Amino acid sequence: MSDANTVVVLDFETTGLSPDYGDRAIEIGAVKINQGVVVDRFQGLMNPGKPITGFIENYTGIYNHMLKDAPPCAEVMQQFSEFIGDYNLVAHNASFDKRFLDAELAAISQPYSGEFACSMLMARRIYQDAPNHKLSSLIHYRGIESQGEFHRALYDAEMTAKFWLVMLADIEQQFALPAVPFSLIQTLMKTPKQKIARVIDNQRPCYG
DNA sequence: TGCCAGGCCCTCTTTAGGGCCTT
Repeated sequence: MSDANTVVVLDFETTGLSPDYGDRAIEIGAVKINQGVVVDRFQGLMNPGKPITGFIENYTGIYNHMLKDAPPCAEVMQQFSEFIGDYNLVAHNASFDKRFLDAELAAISQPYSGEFACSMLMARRIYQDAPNHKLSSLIHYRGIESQGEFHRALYDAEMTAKFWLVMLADIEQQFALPAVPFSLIQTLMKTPKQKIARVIDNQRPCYG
């Protein structure tokens, strides 16, 4: 069921960068957040039907022997489709994860209706002084505790979720907002950096 | 087998090019 107060933060590990060139998902990790609290988690390795490269093994810590007996992408993605339902979605560099979500769900003819928000596009606007906008760098920049073991799907989804909540809290504090609705996030993602403050001011509810 | 992308955003821009970010 759709719920404006719930988002699913997700992260894919994949065989490469482009589903249009045959790359497939090998792991999906996600956390469901309701009103700032993690209420559910999803993690699944999946067999992409072909060996992964040594680069991907080293990058993710996921090895071919781990995928050999994993269920196929269709089975895991069917379960994940039920997990995300119609909830809105968040990912770091969401254009990447959206391409794989679209491709894997299209392969099993499963639509979804949630809207994507991108923590990277938001961070580029809110944290303009950060050294860069990689997920690991932003976690360090905002002083969020981590084990430094990035590049597994559920871990990255957990860290993205923590960062997302910190960023929303920072926006609320910086701009004196009682809350940051998803609709405002979508507007801000398309707003030039220089106009962020003005747009938020215009969205602030009137009191009295 | 081995090959590979795409959207955002800045600037030495807009009739373009290149860095960032994701695996």
